[in-house]
Amino acid sequence: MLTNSRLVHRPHDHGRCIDAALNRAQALCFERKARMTPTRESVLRLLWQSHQPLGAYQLQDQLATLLGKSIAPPTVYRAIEFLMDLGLIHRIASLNAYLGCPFPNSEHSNLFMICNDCGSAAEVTHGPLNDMLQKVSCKANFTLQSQAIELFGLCPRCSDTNNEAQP
Amino acid sequence: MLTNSRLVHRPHDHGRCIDAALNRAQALCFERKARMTPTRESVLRLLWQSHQPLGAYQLQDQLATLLGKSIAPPTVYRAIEFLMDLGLIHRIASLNAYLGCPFPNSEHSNLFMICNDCGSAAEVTHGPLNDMLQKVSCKANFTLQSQAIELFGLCPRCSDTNNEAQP
DNA sequence: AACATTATGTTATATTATAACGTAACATAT
DNA sequence: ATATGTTACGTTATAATATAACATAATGTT
Repeated sequence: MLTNSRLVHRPHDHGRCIDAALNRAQALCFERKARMTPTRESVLRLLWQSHQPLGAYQLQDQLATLLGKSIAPPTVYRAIEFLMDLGLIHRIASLNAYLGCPFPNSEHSNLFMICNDCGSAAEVTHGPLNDMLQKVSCKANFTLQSQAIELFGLCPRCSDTNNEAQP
Repeated sequence: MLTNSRLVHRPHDHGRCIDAALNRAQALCFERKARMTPTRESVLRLLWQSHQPLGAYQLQDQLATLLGKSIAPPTVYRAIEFLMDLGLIHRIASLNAYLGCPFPNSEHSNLFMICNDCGSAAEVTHGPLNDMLQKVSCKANFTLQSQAIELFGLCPRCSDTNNEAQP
């Protein structure tokens, strides 16, 4: 099971998270002959500042602050589109929000575990689960092309807190 | 595996689909002491007219036509909320669209198979899949509370068509 | 340098969803 | 049957999310 769950839910050197993500992005851009412009890099960086998904207009605000000038929605959405096309970020449909992808090189199951309490989101790739989805699809004569799997609940940290709060 | 996939993707007496859904809804309302008003019934009926999810503003148009008067968004969204609370319809987040639920009494896995070609959506409940999601969650120390699983691809009908089109 | 391509700026607007407040319908108890 | 509380609906305005269309600027290539 490939997941960034531990990193998401435990204290860690998050600067390295971000750096690693930016390095992966640079490499991918080089490979694909795509340009990692300042705007795009800023958006990616912002989406990696925390492990919580950000909405487009939150991004707009933060980007405006970061770049010290006003930014219009299309600028944000263009950067989002670019990063999504490269698989560097994902959209979480139930939240209308976007999130840095921790393993842009792997095949994605696009499964997210989203905490109802703290809002953090971890991504998981799980072979057997994908196999089962494929099997269920086959059984229904459905040709599976892509998937969005969003699980809601309590992350490890918030689960603990809530249990401790019990009598 | 509990699914309405066959009904969705094959010709059938759809009038009976709708009637059955409305009857289930009536029964559920009686049980819950909730009121199935004309507006709510109309919205439910519209969502059952086809097996394709409808957006709120498509619903608004059709509802206005059906009732012969203009309808404001809040009216539509209120009906949607009511029907969702009873589990009679579901929201498909990736589409911002709503769909009648074929088995409102069962526990939901909320798994949808959505056709990229014709737009139809079938709902599936699959025990083993739910078990696996639960297991994966446990493994990650995640307390699963709800889920949205949306599969995109080609429905049986459109799969066939596309295959026949091959050389 | 000229040209083509790609990225960004700018304005306007489409689409989806909700807040806030007033009125009408219904349910129940007296 | 009427008063009262509750639930549903009407209405207006606006918030939140996303894109279209066209102009300008930066970059890459020859």
